Amino acid sequence: MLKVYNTLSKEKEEFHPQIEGLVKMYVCGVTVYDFCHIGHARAYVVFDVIRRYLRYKGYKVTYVQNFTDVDDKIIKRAAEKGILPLDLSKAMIAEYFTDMERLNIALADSYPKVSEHMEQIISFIEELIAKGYAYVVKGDVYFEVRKFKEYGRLSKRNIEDMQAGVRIEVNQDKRDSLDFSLWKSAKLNEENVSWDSPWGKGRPGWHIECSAMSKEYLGETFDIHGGGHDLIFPHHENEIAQSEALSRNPMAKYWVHNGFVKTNKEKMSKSLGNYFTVRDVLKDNEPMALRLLFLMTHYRAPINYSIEEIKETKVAYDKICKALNIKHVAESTVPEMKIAAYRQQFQDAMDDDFNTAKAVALVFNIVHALNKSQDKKLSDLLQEFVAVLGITTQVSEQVIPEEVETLAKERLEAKNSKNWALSDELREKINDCGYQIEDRKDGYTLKKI
RNA sequence: GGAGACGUCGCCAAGUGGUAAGGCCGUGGUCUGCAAAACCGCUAUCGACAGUUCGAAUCUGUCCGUCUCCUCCA
Repeated sequence: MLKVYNTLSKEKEEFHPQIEGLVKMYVCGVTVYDFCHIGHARAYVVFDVIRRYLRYKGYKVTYVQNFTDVDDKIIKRAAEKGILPLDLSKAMIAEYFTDMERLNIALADSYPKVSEHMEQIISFIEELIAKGYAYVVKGDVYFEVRKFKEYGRLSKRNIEDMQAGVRIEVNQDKRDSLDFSLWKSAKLNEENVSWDSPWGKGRPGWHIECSAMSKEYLGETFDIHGGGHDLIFPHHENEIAQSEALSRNPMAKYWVHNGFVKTNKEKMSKSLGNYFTVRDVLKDNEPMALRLLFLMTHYRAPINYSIEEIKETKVAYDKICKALNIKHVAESTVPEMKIAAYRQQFQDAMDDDFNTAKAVALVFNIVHALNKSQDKKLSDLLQEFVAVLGITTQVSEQVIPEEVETLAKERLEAKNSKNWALSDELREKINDCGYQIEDRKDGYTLKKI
């Protein structure tokens, strides 16, 4: 029985999708004004694994992830670069896909963008106004938080507490400082990112896009709504307010939030400037090492990222690959019972709120058993689990430079003629080239250090 | 100030009542011409204190330490 931790109840709940056999999930995507950092990468790896596991369990999964391509920061960054905001976001979306593909994150079923859903967003806002949940002031539209009685249910805070801690500048136009924007009127120099609306030219506030687009693609109620921990408040709280004010139905059954990636024990974020981009990290690290690094920690716990950490994980990753590269000479002797037991353990781990850390531990147990037995069934099983975790094992671009290959061949000759001195000398040279040679019965293997 | 999370081997990290998974590192050995890889071993009583219990890393309380949200943020 799969159990999922629901932020809404703060408990692990048995997972039952609305429609038997079909899981509808919506994951908040990135605001595309810059390259993704590894905090983003973690979020999408997490939800990618959740999706893969649900499929493994036999569910059909509809996965929707948006792109926020209309936003203050995009406008600002584009202005700095002297390009159009939508050109910037378009370029960054392409970069997003480049990064995620390297991490083996499967494509979503759809990637709705704000700029392409103005109609839905505008009519959503109109309905909110009609029902008395929103009001218009000078071309801006605000959601009136106090009208939605359940406000604060997700983030577990009450309106009065929030009032006390308000530090944001008071906006005179709002009826209440907690009210948030549904529609922002166009300011000077924003012609390029403005759309016509009943309230004049402008653009949507941040939260409304997810309410409007999730409804469009998944309906009023869907199963899993995911995102980073930092989205719980205000983003998801506000989404709930908007969506449920209209539909009077739960927006999502399960609210799932992943923990942060930190550096030096601080949250990694664009505003703090303490982040590593996916690109930079993958420049000299194996993508699957990063993926494995994420999966070795439970998705809700924070991860403190460091260079040392990923280097260590690379060693662990290589271990998995090596085990899978074993040539199976022996007949399989592992009983089906044993295989079934492993499979059960794997599912028990994943059923427990997607405990990938536990699942990965099992993977290493199998690696160990496989190294000992060289059993085909174990190899297949390992392959099966690794696929659910989305870890690919064909090592990327293992092109051995010709000179290294030549040195290795010379060394093999020296070795065969028992010229140990020359053999060791050549091994040194190979090391200097950044490769390591491992002897095998039938020759050798070369590995990039 | 309000809300919440965490503190497990040198490092990373599972485990939420029955006696400590896994990875990295280190280390002894087997194998090897020597290495590497692999294999066989070794390495923790769970932040502190008090309590509940036959029994606690796991529950309660206090304290110490770290972090997050309350503002854009995966």
